Formats: sequence, structure tokens, C-alpha cells
Amino acid sequence: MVQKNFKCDNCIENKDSVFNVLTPQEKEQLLKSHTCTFFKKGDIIFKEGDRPSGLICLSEGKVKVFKEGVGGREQIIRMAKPFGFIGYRALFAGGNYISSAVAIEDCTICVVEKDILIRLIRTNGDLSLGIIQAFASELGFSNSRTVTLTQKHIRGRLAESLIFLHDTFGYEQDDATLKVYLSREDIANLSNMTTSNAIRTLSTFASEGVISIDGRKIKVMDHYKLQRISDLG
Amino acid sequence: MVQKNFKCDNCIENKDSVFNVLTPQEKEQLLKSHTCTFFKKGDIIFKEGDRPSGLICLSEGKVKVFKEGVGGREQIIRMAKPFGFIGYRALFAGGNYISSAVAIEDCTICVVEKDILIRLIRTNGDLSLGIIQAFASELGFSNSRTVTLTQKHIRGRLAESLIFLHDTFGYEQDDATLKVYLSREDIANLSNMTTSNAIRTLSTFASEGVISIDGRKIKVMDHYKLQRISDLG
DNA sequence: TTATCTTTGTGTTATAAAACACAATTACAA
DNA sequence: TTGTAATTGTGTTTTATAACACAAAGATAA
Repeated sequence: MVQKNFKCDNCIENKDSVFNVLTPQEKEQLLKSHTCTFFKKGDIIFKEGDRPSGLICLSEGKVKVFKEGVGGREQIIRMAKPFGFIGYRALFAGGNYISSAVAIEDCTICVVEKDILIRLIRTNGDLSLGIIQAFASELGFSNSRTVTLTQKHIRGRLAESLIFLHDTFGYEQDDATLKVYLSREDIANLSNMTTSNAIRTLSTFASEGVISIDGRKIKVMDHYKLQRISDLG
Repeated sequence: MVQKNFKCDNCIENKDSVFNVLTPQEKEQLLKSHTCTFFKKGDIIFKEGDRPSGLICLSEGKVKVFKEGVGGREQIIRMAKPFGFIGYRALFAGGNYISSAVAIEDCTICVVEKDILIRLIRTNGDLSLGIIQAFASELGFSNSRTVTLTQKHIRGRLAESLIFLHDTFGYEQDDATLKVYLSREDIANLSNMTTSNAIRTLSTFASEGVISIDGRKIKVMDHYKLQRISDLG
């Protein structure tokens, strides 16, 4: 974890940012009160029980957010890419983190001080509404996941995860290869299954021509079929 | 669904309300712009796909909020009692409802117009923060549920549900009987299991002296043991 | 370069929980 | 009040998936 003293303006200035509604002066406050840090692949950014210090924005790299369940079994509940936020739930709920975040690629994150953020929310109604809307979407996602992870069968769960990975990270230039390279274990932890079953089911999908696999590179060959497997459950 | 033209001030004025931070004038606006409605036990308050018209507050009765999953199988994701809100996620996310709400007792609900609410959020920072905090808590709950419903075994899931019912609705005067009377099917749909298994496992708990059952009346005899079953998974 | 650890892959066994089938009871409506 | 439907309860069978065991390939470090 190396401190860097550059400004990663993108976290605040990118076109999809909730901070777009801020005035130039307000943005300036944020830019002044943020710190940037570098994390190596595999590093823990925060873990269950830690106290949140501020709003974390991912400037570079990818992150998995997970909870540990029965017997330490890991369930991935979110994945983040630039310029998404992580750990904001605990920040606003007031307590400590109830999930952990680990870099799945080398990452740069920047942290905005909590006090500054709260002050901005209090004074800028549009920012408030943006944050409320973000939470509402995230809650909808979480509720949907609860149902599909409990009700769908292995094939449906894995298919849904692959679609989720596409929705989140998109494809490479070939318009087919998922732009994220996860271990089979991570794919399993995302899909609520054992690593063996993730491996096995990925192989089955490949033999059915739905995807093709080359190490951690997953190519979606038949998006429609994948969607159908996901929908069937 | 009978229209009633009384004012159910409690939704806005009760001591735990997020609206407590409003000025008297702001409260007056809310009171003027709300409508109250009566629902019989079993009535649908809203269902998946409906468009939210305003913020729904439960003034009397109890409500289950659920999603339909694979093959129409119902998963209860929330339960509400006075003076809790329901359906606010869709309201703020902007789309239609992705869950349904059904009265499990005769209910009175009041609805605050969306526009008024948005206007208040825009101008009152403390209200914004209160709503953001409510969302953050709810999201934490949902994430935790995802993990326990997928990872815990039947006994653990049922035990957790009973504890949840206690946390939400409390005990009767005897300090042991759950203050909510659900069908075995609802208990099953809350705990992600079949009705048969809910019935069976409740019986087992009773024979172990953890609870005692009399129809839909569930008495918690050994709260510590119940917590242990839940924790073990 | 070799040794060690991690990840991937595959076959087999064990088991938790669903699915099914059918009483018995209770609620409800005609 | 009698018939019908819904709910509760229990035993049996089936099945999806975890658990286990081990081999092969790759990555990592000494």
C-alpha cells in the first residue's frame, strides 16, 4: 500500500459521476480533501469489522467485495471497476464494514473525507437524490441476487454470473471475451457453488458451445443461449 | 380497498420517523398531501411491475414484501409493521416495483405524493441523510440475508427467521410468543425452504424445547439455543 | 532447476433438501 | 351443515450438489 500524491480527478469528474451535479467550488472541495493510494493484486482494501474512513472510489483496477459466511465460505456480493465506489454502505449506515474488499487487479483508489461528503449532501439536494438513487438500485440488485442465488440451479446461477460479469466489465475488443479474469474459485464464490462445480459447469457450457475457455479467458459464444440458461433457472 | 379520509398523523409524527427532522411547515405539507387506504388481510398492496405512486407508510397492520422467483416460488425479502415504509426502493430507483406487497393482517396505509417528498429531500439535508441511512441499513440487511439464505442449513435458516420475526415484531405480553401469526408456507417462503420442511423443522425445534407451537402461535422457549442454532448455520 | 504451492480438472460417494404422495385437520363458502 | 378448499402434518423416494479424493498442469520461490 503505497501513498501517491497525485490527483485522480476522474473519480470526481467522469461523466457518470454522481458528483456531476456539484458546482465547481464544491468539486474543488472534494478534490482538495481526497487521498490516493495504490494496492497490489490480492491486497485487502478493507475487511469486515474495519471502520470506514471515507468514500472510496476506484480509480484504476478491479475489486471484489465479499462477505464471509458459514465456515469462512466467501460470497462475492459486488464487483467494482473505475470509477465506481466501494464501501459506501458502511460509511452511510454508520457502523463498521460488514464486507471485505480485495483487489483482483493492481488498483488505485482515492478516498474522500467523510465530513466533507456529509456537508455536501446536506447542502446539495441533487447530490442527495443521486446517492439515494444509487442505493435504491444497489438494493434492487441485492434483492434480486438473493432470490436467484437461492432458487436457481447451478447452471442458471453460473450463467447469470457470466452475464453479470459482462454487464459489469463488458467485452474485450473482440466483442466476446469477458473483460475480467477471475479464478475458478472467485467465479464459484460469485455464483454460490463449490469450485469443482464451477469448473465442471464451465466445461459443460464450453462443450455445449455457449462459451469457450482458454485458461481464465472466457469467451461468450452464444449470448442468447446463456441468457436462456440463466432465465430457466 | 376502501378509501378513507382520515389523517393518520402517526406515519409522519411518530418518534422514530425520518420525518422528525422536518420543520412544522414541512410536516404540514406532508400531512396535506397524503391519502389513506384500507386493505383486508390477503389483499395485494402493490405487485411486481406496478408503477409506484408515492411513499407508502404502514399505519396499521402487517405486510410481507416478496419476489417471485423460479416457477413462481415466493421469497419474502422484507416484513413491515407500523410505522414502517414499503415500496420506497422502486420509488427512488425510478422504475416499477420489482417486488410485491401483501397484507398479512388488515392494514391501513397512507401514501405521500412523490413530488412533495422529492421537493423536501432537495431542500432538507437532514431528511436526505436519514433516508440515505435507512437505505444503507436495508442494503446491509439484504446482503447478510443473501449469504445466510444461501449458506446456512435448514435449521439455521429457520432459526434465523424466527429471530428476525422477533426482532421485527417483538413478543406478546408473555415475553415469549412471537407477535406475528404466519402460515407455515409464509415461514417457509421467508426461510428459503419448502412448506413441508418448515413444518418438520418447527416440530423438531418444539420437540427439542427450543420453541413451543400452538397452531400459528410460536413461543420461543430458549432464545439462547435458537441463537446458537442460527449461528451454527 | 528443482521443489513447493496453487489452481485446474475429473471421477466417486455422501447427504441435505426437494419432490411426491397421502392423511388429518381446519377454515370457509354455498 | 355439508361439501370444498386450504392448511398442517408425516412418511418415502429422488436428486442436485456438496464433500472427498486424487491427478495434472501452472505458477512461484529457493
